[in-house]
Amino acid sequence: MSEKNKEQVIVRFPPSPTGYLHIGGARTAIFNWLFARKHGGKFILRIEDTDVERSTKESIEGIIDGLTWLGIDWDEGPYFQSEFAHEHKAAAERLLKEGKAYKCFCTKEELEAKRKKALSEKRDIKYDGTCRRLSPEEIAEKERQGIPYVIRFKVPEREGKIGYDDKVLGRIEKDYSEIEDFVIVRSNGRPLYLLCNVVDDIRDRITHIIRGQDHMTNTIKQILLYEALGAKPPVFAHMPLTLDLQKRKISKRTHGEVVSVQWYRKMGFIPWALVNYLVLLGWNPGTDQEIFTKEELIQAFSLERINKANSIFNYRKGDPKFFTDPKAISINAWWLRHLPIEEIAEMIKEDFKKEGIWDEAYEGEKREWFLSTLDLIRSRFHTLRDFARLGRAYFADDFEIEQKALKKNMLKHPELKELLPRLGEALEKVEPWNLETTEDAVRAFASEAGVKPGIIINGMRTVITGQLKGPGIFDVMVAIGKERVIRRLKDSPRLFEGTKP
RNA sequence: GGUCCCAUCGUCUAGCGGUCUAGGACGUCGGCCUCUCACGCCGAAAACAGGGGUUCGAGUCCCCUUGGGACCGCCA
Repeated sequence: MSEKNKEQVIVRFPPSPTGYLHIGGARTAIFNWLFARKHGGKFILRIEDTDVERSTKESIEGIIDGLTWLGIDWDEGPYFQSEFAHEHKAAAERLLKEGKAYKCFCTKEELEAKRKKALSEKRDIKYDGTCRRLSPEEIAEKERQGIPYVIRFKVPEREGKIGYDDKVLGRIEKDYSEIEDFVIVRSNGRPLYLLCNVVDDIRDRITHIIRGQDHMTNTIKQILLYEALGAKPPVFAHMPLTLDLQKRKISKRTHGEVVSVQWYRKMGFIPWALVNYLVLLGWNPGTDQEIFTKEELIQAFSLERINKANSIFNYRKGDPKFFTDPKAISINAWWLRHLPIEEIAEMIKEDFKKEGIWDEAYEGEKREWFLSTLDLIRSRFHTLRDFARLGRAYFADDFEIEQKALKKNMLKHPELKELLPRLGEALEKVEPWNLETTEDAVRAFASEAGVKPGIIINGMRTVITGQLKGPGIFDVMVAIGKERVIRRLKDSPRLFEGTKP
């Protein structure tokens, strides 16, 4: 910030721990985090666990784990809203004492009936203020009878409108007369989100609230609370929502794992690639740049460039080719082939162990070979998982032979049953084993045998890697090594077994 | 139903009155490269929701219609 005495930026991410971190929540966290980093401010993680019935420990761990994986770091917290219950209660008491709130003895049943009636009469479903007009005597009487009550905020009786300037949406205003006296404390004495949230934000000195547009209608009420509690409201920025192709809010319940951050980890996403994709949903830098390093993104970010319109998470359930939004995959694939190969190696280590193909030597004497092999095969992969699956033949001998490859490159050319083992023998003489010598040997063999090199090469690829596609065959031969190549070639006739010659 | 928000290619978006015969990206299709596939490169199809204004001039400003979304809980 340019001015010295400008207040420090403090933002927060306040998830309620009732499920796993989903990509919409992660996106909110990312925007807040970027804003804090951009302005040298603070990013606070605050777990809003006041809904005791639905909050779980696993969820809290999942959220923390997800953010950590994404590389979203916070400067304070995690704080737990439940630990500040006394402050929330004190605030409610204070409002009550100052006449800015009142006890409401209406029962849930009465209110429900009124709501239904209002709906059928096509009127606004607003609290009618019955208890606001209670006399002190009536209140005392009801209290004496022990009738349970909630505490409602008393919306000031003022003419005109109250409003605020939303950093994304612009000026938002609402008529005082249209705001209902909302509940701030339950009949069991526990304060509600609207109040807790404001009390916490005041205590944490939050300067900017960046959240989803689904909170927009709460904002006016919260500003009223700030005013009643004698605090200056923060700056608000309401980000567009992320919807599915049917324009419904994305949720784990209807969309499954594809909306959970953890799942992307499981599917082999590079954490930063997911951040990169998510930030582009509803924001752009005003230039054509779409791929950002962390530093570039922090530099480029601004609230002003957040979009007003909701964006769609382009995911088709059951699409065989795209297991999530194609753009997310393409960004992941981009990072997969541009990140330093050492970083990729680090990221796939666990998966290699899980797949039983990890070798400690990959961090020792085979490191150079390991890195160059990863580098060789990365360009056609989309996720980190692909290395241990599609790339298995480079690291182990027990790899699958793709049926398609077998049919197209082997069975169609029965002569390969005899040629490939012979080629294997011929290759034994090749020394040294490099790009030139292997190519010379293979081409010479093909021309001697009177077969097009392509047929030999594609057959080799099938036998050596099990796949239809892959890097140039001579690169493959060098990467896999003389001994293994020859063994696989000699062993190839078995692939013809059970088929007609 | 009420209140509020929103509206450019299939999707993410650029566009802040003339430079828009509307640009980029993903995806799709075609081509080059080539031992295959990918990468890379080249190219194509693909959008201003509709109608009124304002203006010399509107994707850009205003209004209406339509469409979509959010909220309307003693959930957060």
